Amino acid sequence: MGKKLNREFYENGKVEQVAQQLLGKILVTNINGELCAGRITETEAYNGRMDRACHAYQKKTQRTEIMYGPGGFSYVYLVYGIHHLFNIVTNKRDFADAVLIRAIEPHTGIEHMLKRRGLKAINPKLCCGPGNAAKALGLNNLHNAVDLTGDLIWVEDAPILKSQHVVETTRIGVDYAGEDAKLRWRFYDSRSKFVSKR
DNA sequence: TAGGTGATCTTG
DNA sequence: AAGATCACCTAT
Repeated sequence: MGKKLNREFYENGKVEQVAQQLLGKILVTNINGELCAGRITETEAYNGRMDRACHAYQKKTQRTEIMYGPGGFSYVYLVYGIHHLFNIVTNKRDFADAVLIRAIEPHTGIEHMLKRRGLKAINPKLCCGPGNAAKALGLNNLHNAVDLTGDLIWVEDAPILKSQHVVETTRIGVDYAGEDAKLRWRFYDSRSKFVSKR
């Protein structure tokens, strides 16, 4: 079992660097005693100060307030009335950045993930795509603003992914952000089958 | 490629 | 108070 990432990990470095460093790390949830874990294979970075695609872009609201707090907290919200998306707040207080977890490679507690997703057998879609990943891990709006240095949701350290295996490309579903949609702030492990879109 | 679904934010 | 919008997914 790897060491739990501490606040320092989340608060230091640019959000696009932290998003990249999170690849290969192990995301763990322990919801209602159901322990689940998987290796992070795909992330996206969002920056509240200069990125129009970020919900917190130049505005603090009730929803985005958590991103203005310290790093290492969860930001979970509902999109399209259906899907909960799990993000990790990064950077220090007043710097509203976050990393969206878009896919994981299931690893522990697969039976719980299958049940939550209504699937019989493991397949690459089990936790690919941010909506599917959050659902498989049992995350919903109850898990917003959770401290990731606690024992409900956390990330365990693992060796950093070699840069030759990291693909950097544009983010999904942010066309409305104009020029910022061109930022290559989506990162994934080129070797993994568990990635939402190539 | 369309449609489901509801919280959030903006406008009036 | 109402309307538009939305960091998605599944099935036709």
